[in-house]
Amino acid sequence: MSEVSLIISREVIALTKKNPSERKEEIRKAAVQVISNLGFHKTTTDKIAEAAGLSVGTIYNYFEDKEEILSYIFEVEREKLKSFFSDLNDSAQSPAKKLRLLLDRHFEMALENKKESKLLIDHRQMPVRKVSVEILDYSILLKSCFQSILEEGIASGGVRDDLDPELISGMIIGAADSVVVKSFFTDESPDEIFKGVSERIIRALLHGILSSKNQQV
Amino acid sequence: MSEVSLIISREVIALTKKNPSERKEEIRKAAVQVISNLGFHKTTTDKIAEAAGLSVGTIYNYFEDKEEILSYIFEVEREKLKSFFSDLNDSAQSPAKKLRLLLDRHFEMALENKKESKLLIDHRQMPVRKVSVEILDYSILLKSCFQSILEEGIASGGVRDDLDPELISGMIIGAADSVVVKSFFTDESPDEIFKGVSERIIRALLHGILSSKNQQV
Amino acid sequence: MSEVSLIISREVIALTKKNPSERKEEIRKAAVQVISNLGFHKTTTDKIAEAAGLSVGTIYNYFEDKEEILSYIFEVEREKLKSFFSDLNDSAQSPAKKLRLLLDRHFEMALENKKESKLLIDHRQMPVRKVSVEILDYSILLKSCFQSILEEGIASGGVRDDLDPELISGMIIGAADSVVVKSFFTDESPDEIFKGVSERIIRALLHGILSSKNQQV
Amino acid sequence: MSEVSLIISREVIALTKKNPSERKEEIRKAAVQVISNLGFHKTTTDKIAEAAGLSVGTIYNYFEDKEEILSYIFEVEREKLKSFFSDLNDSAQSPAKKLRLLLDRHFEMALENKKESKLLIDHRQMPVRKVSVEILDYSILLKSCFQSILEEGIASGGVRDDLDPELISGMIIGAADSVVVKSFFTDESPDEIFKGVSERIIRALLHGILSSKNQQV
DNA sequence: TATGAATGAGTCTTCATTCAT
DNA sequence: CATGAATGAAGACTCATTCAT
Repeated sequence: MSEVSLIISREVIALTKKNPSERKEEIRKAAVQVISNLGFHKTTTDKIAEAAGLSVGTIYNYFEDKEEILSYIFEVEREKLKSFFSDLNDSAQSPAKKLRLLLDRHFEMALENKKESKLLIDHRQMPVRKVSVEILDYSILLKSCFQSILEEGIASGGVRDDLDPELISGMIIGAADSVVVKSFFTDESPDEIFKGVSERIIRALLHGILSSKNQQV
Repeated sequence: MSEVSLIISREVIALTKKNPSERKEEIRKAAVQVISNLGFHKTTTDKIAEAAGLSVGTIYNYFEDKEEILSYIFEVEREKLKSFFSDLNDSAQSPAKKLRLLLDRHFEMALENKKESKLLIDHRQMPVRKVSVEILDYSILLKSCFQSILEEGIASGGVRDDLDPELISGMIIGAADSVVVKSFFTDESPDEIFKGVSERIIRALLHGILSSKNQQV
Repeated sequence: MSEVSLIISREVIALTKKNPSERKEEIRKAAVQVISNLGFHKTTTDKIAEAAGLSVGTIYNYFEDKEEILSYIFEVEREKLKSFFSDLNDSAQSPAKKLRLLLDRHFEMALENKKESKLLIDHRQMPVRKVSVEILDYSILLKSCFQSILEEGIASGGVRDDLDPELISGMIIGAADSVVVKSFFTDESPDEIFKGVSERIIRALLHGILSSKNQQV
Repeated sequence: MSEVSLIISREVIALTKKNPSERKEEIRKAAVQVISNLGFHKTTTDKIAEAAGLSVGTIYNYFEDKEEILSYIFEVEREKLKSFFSDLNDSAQSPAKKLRLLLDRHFEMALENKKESKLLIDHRQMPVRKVSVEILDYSILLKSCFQSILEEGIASGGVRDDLDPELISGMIIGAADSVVVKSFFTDESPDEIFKGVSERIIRALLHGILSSKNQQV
C-alpha cells in the first residue's frame, strides 16, 4: 500500500466515520432544533434522531437518556458564556461598557441562533432532574455575570451603593428577554428589533426614566 | 321508589351536587395546587381529580380536555388583573404611584397565593395549543398594564419621551419575577424578601443606578 | 326506587363490573398460562393482557409492574401450600404418612394445574428483584415443610438422628421434580406417570435402595 | 507499504490473532463468567465481549448468535462429563463407589468452578430455542449417568430391582443441587458445606432414613 | 351528573445483530 | 479477522380520554 493510498483511506474514514464529539455535537444541534420548535415535552427521542439523521439507538450511544441531552445543551451554553465573560473581565472596560457588551452578546446570540436562544429563555420550566447542584444553571450564571459587573461598579464608586445588584440584574435580563420573546412572535425582522436595544436598556438603567426637567412623577 | 328514599336521595344530591360554576372553581383550584407542585407535565388528570375530591370522569363534564383547565386558570387570572387595573385607573394616582401599586399587587399575590404565582411565572413553557389568539396571554396583559401607565406618564410629561415603554415594562416585570423566583428557592421568609421590593424597583427605575456625585461610569 | 329494583341494579353491577380481586385473579391466571408456555422472559405484558382479554393498561391498574405479577403468583402458591401444610399438621398422621400426603399433593397439583406446576419448578431462575426477604420463597417453603416433617420423625424416634433433614428434603423434592419435569416432555399420560410415585419415593427413602439380602454394594 | 511496516503488521497480527479454537474458548469462559454473575437475560453481548477483551463483532465470527454461545457452553460441559463417566466406567469400582465418585466430581466442580456450576443448575430456565434435540441436555446426561450406575447395581444384585432408577437418580441430583444452591446463598465456606456430603447422600440412599431399631414410622 | 375501570396510542429505552473500514 | 458505531425492532410502562352504570 503506497503512502498515497494510506492517506486516501484516512480521508475516506474521515468522511464516513465521525469522531464521537462530532456526533455528539450533531445530536446536540438536532435536539436544540427540535426542542425549540416543539418544547421539551413534545420532543420525542425519535424526532431528535430523525432531525440528526440517525436512528434512535445511536443517540443512546452518546447520551444516557433524554434528559442528559438537555443537560448537555445547557452545559455547552454555560461554557460559552463563561468563556465570554472571562474574556470580558480581562478587558479594561468600564462597568457600563461591560454591561453593554454582555447585552450585545445576548442579542447577537439571539440573532444568530434563534433556537438556542428560545431554549435558554424557556428552560426554567423543564423538569431536569439530573442537572447536579454544582453545575450552575444557565440563568443563574447569566444573572451572576451582570451582578458581578454591577458590584464592580459599586466598588469603583460609579454605581449607587444602595442598590440590590441581584434586583438590577433581574431588571436587565427581564428587559432583554422581553425583547427576545417579542422577536419570536413578531414579523418585524429581528435585526430591526435588536438594533440599539442594548443602548436603550443601559441608558434607561443608568439615568432612570424620569424626564430631566421634572424629577417628580 | 318510596317517598322516604326520594327524600334521602334528594339529601344526598344536596350534599354532593354543587352548582356548575362552584364545581369548576373547585377543579380550577385543585389544578392550580397540583400543577404548581408538580409542574404541568407531571400533573395527571387523576391527581387533579384526587385533589378536587372528585373522580376523573367528572372533570370532563366541566372541561373539554386537560389543556382547557390550564386555559381557564389563566382566563381567571387575567380577569382578576383586568378588574384590578380598571380600579387602579379609576383612582387619581400619579403614574409612579400606580406602578408601585401594581407591583405591590404582584408581590401580595405571590405572598398569598404562592401556587398561582409560580404558575403564572412558569406558564410560558406549557404546551397549550388551544389558547386562542383572541384570548390575551396573562404576561402580555401584565406588560400592557405597565406600558399603559408608562405611556400615561410620558403623556403627562413626567416620564422621558425617548423611552420604549414596552422595554421598560419588561424591566419591571423581569425584576419582579427574579424576586419571586428567588422566593421559591430560598429559605428566607417571603415576607422578608418582598418587603420594600416594589419601592426599590421603582426607585432604581425612576432615578437610575448611577451614583449622584458621578454621572459617568 | 323499590327494594326490588335496588337489588336488581346491584345484580347488574355484579354481572358487568368485576370486583378488583376477581380481575386480579383473572390476570394472575392469564399470566400463569402465558409464562409457563413461553417462560418469564418471553412473556410480554401485551401477551398477558391478550390472554386475560384485557388491554395492557388495565394490568397496570392491578399490578405495579411485570415483576409484581410474578411475585403475586408465588404469593398465592405459598399461601395455598401454607394452608395445606397447616391442615396436614393438625391431622394425627405418622410422619411417613405426612410425607406421602405432601408428595401426593405435589403431584395432584401438577396434574390439575400443569401450568402452575411448571412455573413453580422453573421459578428459581427468574430475576425477581422485588420479592422481599421476609416473604419466603416457594421452594424454600416447600423444603421447610418436608424438613419439618422429618424433624418430627427424628424427634419421635422413627427417623435416624444422624441425618441432615435439609439434605433429605432436597432428595425428596429432587425426585418429585424429576418426575414432574419428565411429564412435561413425555407423551405418556401424566396420570400414568404419577401413579404410585409418592409411594415409591417414600419407600426408597425409608428403606434405602439396597437389596435386603445383601447390605453391601 | 514498506517492508518495515509489513513486518510490524505481522508482529501485530502475531500478538492479536489466536487460533480459532482458542478464541472460541476465551469467549466461552467470558460468557460463563458473565452469565453466572448476571443471569442469562441480563447478560448482553457487549458484556461478554468486554469480559473476553474483544469487540462484539468478533464474537459473531465464532458464534452464529447469542444462544449458540449458551449451546456451546453446555456442549463443552457435556463432553467433560461424558469423558469423566467413560473413565469411571472403565475403572473397576462397585456401583456404590461409582455413585460416590460421580457425586464427588459434582461437588468438586462446584468448588473449583462456582460459575459453571451455577450455570449448569440454572440452565433449565434459559430460553434456548436452537439447542437441537439430538444434543443431549446436560441434566439429562447427568441423570442418565446415575441411572446407568444404578442399573449396573441392579443387574449385579446389590440394588433392589423394584426401584425406578430414573426416580432414584432424580433423588440424588436433587439432593446434590439443594446443597450446591445452598452454598450460593450462605456465608459458610463451600468447602465446609461440601465436606462429607457425597458420603451422607449415598449413606441415606443406601440404607434409608429409618432408625434401625424401629422400622416403622 | 358522578363514577372509575378500561382503553390503547404514544414514549423511552435496550440490545442483538450488521457491516463498512 | 477485528472493530465498534449504527441500526431499529421490540418491550415496559404512562396517562388522557371514554363510557357503561
